[in-house]
Amino acid sequence: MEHTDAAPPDQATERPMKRQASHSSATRDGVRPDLKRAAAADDQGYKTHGNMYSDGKNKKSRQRDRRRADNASKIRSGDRHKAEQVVTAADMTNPCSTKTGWSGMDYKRRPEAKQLTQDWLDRKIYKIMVDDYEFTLVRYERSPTLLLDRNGVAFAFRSNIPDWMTTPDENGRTWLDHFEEECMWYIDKCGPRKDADIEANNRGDHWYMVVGVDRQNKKSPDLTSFHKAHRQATDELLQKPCTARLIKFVSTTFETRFPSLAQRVSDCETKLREQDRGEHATPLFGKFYNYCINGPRKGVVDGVSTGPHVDGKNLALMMCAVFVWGKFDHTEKAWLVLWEAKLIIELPPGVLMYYPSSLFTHFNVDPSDLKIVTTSDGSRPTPENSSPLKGVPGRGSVVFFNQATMFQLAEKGSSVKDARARVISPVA
DNA sequence: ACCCGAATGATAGAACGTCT
DNA sequence: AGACGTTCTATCATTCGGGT
Repeated sequence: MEHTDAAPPDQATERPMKRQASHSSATRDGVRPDLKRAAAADDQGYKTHGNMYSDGKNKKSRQRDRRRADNASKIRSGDRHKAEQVVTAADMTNPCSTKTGWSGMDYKRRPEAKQLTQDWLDRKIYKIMVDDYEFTLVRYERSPTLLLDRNGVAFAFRSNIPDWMTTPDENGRTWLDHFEEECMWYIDKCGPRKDADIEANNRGDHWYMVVGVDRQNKKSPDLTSFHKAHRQATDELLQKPCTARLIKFVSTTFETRFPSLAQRVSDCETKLREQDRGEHATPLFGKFYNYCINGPRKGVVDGVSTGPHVDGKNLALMMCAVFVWGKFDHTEKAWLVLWEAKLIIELPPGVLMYYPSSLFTHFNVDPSDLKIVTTSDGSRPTPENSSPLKGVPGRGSVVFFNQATMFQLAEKGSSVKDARARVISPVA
């Protein structure tokens, strides 16, 4: 219930810090919240970027921490990386969540689902959105973008592309090139997915996987079966420099832009530890429990382009983060639609997009479809010239997300089922 | 002809959300 | 509170493809 509050995501989850700063040094007034958070994170044993270096406690590491904190506060105040703000049709006071508020409303229950999927398959949807529904196009203009709902509530964020991703090294190759290689290495190492697994993915027919911890229909959190089946490859992937750097970047950006949502993840870990569930309490991907690579399938799907869907199992008032990699014409291909917000968002490789994926029907769409559909000779899109099954060649993505069941367990202390049983039978 | 492991298929079960 | 549908996991039997 408490999560269905008609409040901005950043406030809806705001709750008193469980742990009062117990050390006298931390009780001073005027301590920046970000520093307090860092201290709390340290107390909880997180492997934050900060304490990796501050273990040594030398002067340099302190300077590094301070610079990082200064940078974060400047970003927050708008002195650096100021975000352009876009007001949209979204309404966060009335989000498409389930009644309990934990997760998102299933795609199949959404009124337009059937027609939408059909129009997407027919490649008519772009024209419909632009011409009939007056969707807003959000082009990439090299600055960060903050998306506000109709009430001014921030509900999504698109980063700019940081220089370190695109600066060529001595061989003329960039971080983005190397990251792509790491993803392709992993896809190759794990091998092709079974047809049944591809079939089961309602997002598209590209290669995908989910690693990390979940509790879907399990009593206790555990690694996903894919993670267990490809443990070594996954361990190796997480050691790779570009993947490791992205995980840090995604998490620190999340903490900077959505501090109280990041805090809710930290609280989740703390509570799971208090419940003696320490084994899988720590998110393996910074502030995210799950990580997913979407990529091509050799000879079958050339690149990733997802059809209309909702990630309903994810925590409703939480962000998932999509990172786009690969090489394709991002001005014409694979823009991201947030249906209920009436947005079509350009996502070049290197940007990071945060949004609540359980609340918004989302999918990729090609602005170039406009040309196909409006050809004067009356030619129709055909499977030959426009099969969505082939996807967008050269495009891949990586998704960070948090599933509702982990937070149910942490915040209620048990599964929803057990919690109900306890409330209803106080007699015994 | 025989054996073994991998892939595939069938079935049961758990958890959650929804409806009555 | 109970029935039902959906989604995902676990388990076991069967089939398939090599290899000896």
